[in-house]
Formats: sequence, structure tokens, C-alpha cells
Amino acid sequence: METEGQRTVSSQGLAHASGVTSAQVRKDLSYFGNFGKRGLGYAVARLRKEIRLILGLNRRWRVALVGAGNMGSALFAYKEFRRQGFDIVAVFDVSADRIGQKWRDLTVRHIDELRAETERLGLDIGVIAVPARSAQGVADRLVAAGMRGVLNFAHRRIQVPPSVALRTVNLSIELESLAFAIKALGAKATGASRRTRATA
Amino acid sequence: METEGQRTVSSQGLAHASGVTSAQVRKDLSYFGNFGKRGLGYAVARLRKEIRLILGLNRRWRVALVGAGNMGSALFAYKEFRRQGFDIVAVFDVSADRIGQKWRDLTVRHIDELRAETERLGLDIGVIAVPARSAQGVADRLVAAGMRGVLNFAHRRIQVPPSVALRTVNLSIELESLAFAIKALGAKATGASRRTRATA
DNA sequence: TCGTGTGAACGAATTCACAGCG
DNA sequence: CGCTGTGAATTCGTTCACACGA
Repeated sequence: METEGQRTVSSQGLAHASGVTSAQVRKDLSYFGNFGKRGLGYAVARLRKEIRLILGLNRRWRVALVGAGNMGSALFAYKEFRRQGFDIVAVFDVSADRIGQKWRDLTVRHIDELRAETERLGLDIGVIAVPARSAQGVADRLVAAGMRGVLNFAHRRIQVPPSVALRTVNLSIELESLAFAIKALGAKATGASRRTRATA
Repeated sequence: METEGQRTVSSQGLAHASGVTSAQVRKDLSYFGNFGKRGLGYAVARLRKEIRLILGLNRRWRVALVGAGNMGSALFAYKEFRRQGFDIVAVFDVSADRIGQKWRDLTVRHIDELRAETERLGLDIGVIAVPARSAQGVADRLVAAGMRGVLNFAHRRIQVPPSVALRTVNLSIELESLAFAIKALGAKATGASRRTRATA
């Protein structure tokens, strides 16, 4: 909306754009502050700034990528991360034929260097892109190195202490959930069942 | 548990393994049927079978991948998909230097062939791994080709008719949400704020 | 005795609806 | 007027607690 030169937006406009109700938008925003003007709506630029502040996007984050395989290289190439304020400034692996590879302006390092590099570079977040069996070990090393957040792409639930933020993205589950939704849609079409639910 | 030879499991055991309460486990499972035996718990093999049936994993799904770039090739290489019953049996792109590439036992095709291939191969699900600006166009073609589900990895919200299941995976949002959680943890540590919430 | 399945109680989240401000 | 911000009403989801079957 800001790019398109729109100055203000109502809770209803935001609701329409994001697929929730206008009351929801107002309640949620008012939880963080009084950003709107009665009779007018929300100033787009101001609101965007406030939300970025709330989310912690008013700074750049330094990200370490662990795992230089297929998933790792795809994540490294994903331009949106940088655009949203997340810079991948270190890549680690254990495989001898990957260590030493030049990835753009940085070199793939052995994971033994994780701790030293974390301090040297001031890394904040570690991204796990290794096989499932190695995931917990990598998580432990990320925590020991002092990371404050971990994003796990391995197909395994991992544990970190409560002082570290954790998110796991399980790609298989995304497809499984699609399969379930397709089943539900089919059942709805034939009228064979209730308990269908919108997905998004 | 099945692999480890465990025969039965209580709702409490499942709760512990999955990070919810035992009452939640019982309520949720009982919604789909009476799978447990009082005094014993749930038979692991039976329960696993029932859940796979509920999720629609009692068959194989035929998946088309659109976008043969970094993300596409990472998804193509991701072995868990096949293991969970999702076979990527076609890959499409528009770029001349990608079309014709051999990816394992299949050939990258021009997206114009999507419709014909969907019918020929009986494709169920389309995965979008293209730049944000092309995402809606690809989605429209997937729908027109007759896909029943769409998994979108592009950094954009897309629309499909209600007869088609849709899921969007926004990788940036995963990192943004980590940033927010890290902020919340920091605030908690300094006692500067309430409203922290567990992540997982 | 153990542990499910499930009403009833509770708590959380959403929606309603409107006072009040620009 | 138009539209926010917010208590009150309502709906939804979770937890409690226990009858009952294995």
C-alpha cells in the first residue's frame, strides 16, 4: 500500500487484505498502541513503521547457516531474507568437500569454528539445514555458541533451553496438511461430512 | 515408537512426546474415533494407521513442481516428501536454459505443457517455487490445469477458488517471528514486560 | 487398577456494538 | 459523518474430573 502511494487504510481495508475481520484488526493493533485516527483509519507509513518496530525489524539480524547442502544453498540464495533485514553472514558444514567452498563473498567453514565465528561476527540466529539425525547436535552447538534464536528446517523436533527462541519448519507437514485439506474439500463437495475448515 | 517396538502408548505418553496436555490428546483423537483401550492406552501401530488415514496419507500423491531455480531444486532433492507419500513427477519452468534439463529421471518442461501433463500424469498438487511476481499467474494455471491443492513458497499471498486447497509457506515470516520471539525473551529476562509467550 | 472418553466448568479469543473523537 | 478503541456479549477451545470398560 505504501508503494502504491496509499496514505491511509481502515481496519476494514486491512481486514480485506489479510483475510481476518475488521474488529480483529482493531483489537490486535490496539493491543500495541493507538495507531489509528477516528474517522480516518491508520496512516499507512506510520503503521508499517510501528509494526516493524513491534516485530523487531528495526535493525539487521546476523544469521548463521548450518548445512551447505541443497536446502542450505536454496536458503542462502533466497533474496527476501536480506530484504527483510536478515543477513546470512556465515555458513558451516562438516563435509570436507563443502568446507572451503566460496559462496558469494564468504567461505563455508567447519562447524568447529561456529563458536569463534559467532563471537567474532556477533551472530544472532542459527538456521539448521542438515539431515534430521544431526539436527539436535547442531542445535546444541548453536546454543552453546550463544545464538539467541534457532530456525530448524530439519525433519525432526528439537529441544533448546527456554532462553533461546525456536521455530521449526517442517516441509512434509505442509504437504500433509494440504492432503488433509483436499480430502476435506472432497468430502464437502459430496456433502458426505461436516467439519471442514478453511485453510490459507 | 513403532520402530522402537513400543506396542501401546497412553495419552500422557503422546502428550509428553508432542508438547501438549494429555486431555488435549484424548479430546482430539476421540473427535475422529475411539482408538484407545481403557486401562491400556492406544495401540501404536493401529493409531499410526488411523492417523495416516485421517490425514489422507493412505495413498501416494502426485506433485508438480513449478520453478526450477534454487528453491525448486532444493525441494526436488528433499527426500522426506517421497517418504511421506508425495512424489514429484513433473517439473516446469519458463526459462529456456532450464527447460530440457534432466533432473534425475525426468525432464524440466515449459509451463505451457502443464495442462497436458496434468491430465497425462494425473497430478494432484502443484508446488509454486517461482519469484513473487509470477506466483499468482502460476497459481491460476495450476488451477486451470485441474490441480486440487497448491503449496506456495513464493513471498506473496495468492488467491485460488475455494474448491482448491491452498497453503503458503513464507520463509521470511519464520525469521520475523523468531526476531519477535527473541525480543520477547529479552524483555522477559530484564523483567521489562509481560506478554511473552512460548514458541515452538 | 489404569487410562480412555466425555460432559461440565472454565478460560481464552473473537465478535458485537457503540461512545467518542477527528 | 466515518472509523477507531474498547467494554460487554458471545463463541470457541482447553482443562477438569470422573464414570466406566478393559
